[in-house]
Amino acid sequence: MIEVFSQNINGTWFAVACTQQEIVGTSFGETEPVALQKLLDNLPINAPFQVLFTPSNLAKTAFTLLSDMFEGKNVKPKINLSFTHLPAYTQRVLLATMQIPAGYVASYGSVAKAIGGGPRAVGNVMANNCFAPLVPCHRVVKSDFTLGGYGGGLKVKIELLKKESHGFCEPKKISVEGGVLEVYPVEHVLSRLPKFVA
DNA sequence: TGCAAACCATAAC
DNA sequence: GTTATGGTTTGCA
Repeated sequence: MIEVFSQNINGTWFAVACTQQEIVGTSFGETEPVALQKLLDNLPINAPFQVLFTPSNLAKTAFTLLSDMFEGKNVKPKINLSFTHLPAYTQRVLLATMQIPAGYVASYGSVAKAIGGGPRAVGNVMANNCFAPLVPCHRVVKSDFTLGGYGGGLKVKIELLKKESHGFCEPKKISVEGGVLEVYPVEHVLSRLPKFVA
């Protein structure tokens, strides 16, 4: 049985779905219904679940991680995420994306080159990311350093990237399963933002 | 710049 | 099986 929890942290609603051992999905949104809806949409079909009000220990851990991520802290999620019900390629994309450090971004194309497949396939995985923002899909942008899209809204993507800015200058190569992932300082993206400032 | 075509894994039929 | 769908990329006018 999958247990579902929701919680408001500093004005943002987060939702977590988990079993006793592992996280099955996470999401966030401006309102509780939005966060829950996005979470449930990505749950395995026909999976039985129940909505509970008192977070389990695992859920508490997840909420802490989620809010830390959301504040731009460089946390490496040491937590059991359940990928096994996902297609193999999807798992590879998610794993590679988790290797992108805070303060850096990678392009859809560079992720694709590192693990195989094509840029659009990577975009597809991002669009259906069931672990936002634990899997930092906001750190994946277009090859020209413009934003691309974001499930949680572009405004949020910008905010997250700004919070993660650490003033790095040099690109970096990160070895991931099957290849090398090139990442770039998030500044490259932020410097092209003026047209988006609200 | 802007547009069209190629790209690639999934999900939906 | 087949088709439709993207959070893309690249080439070319």
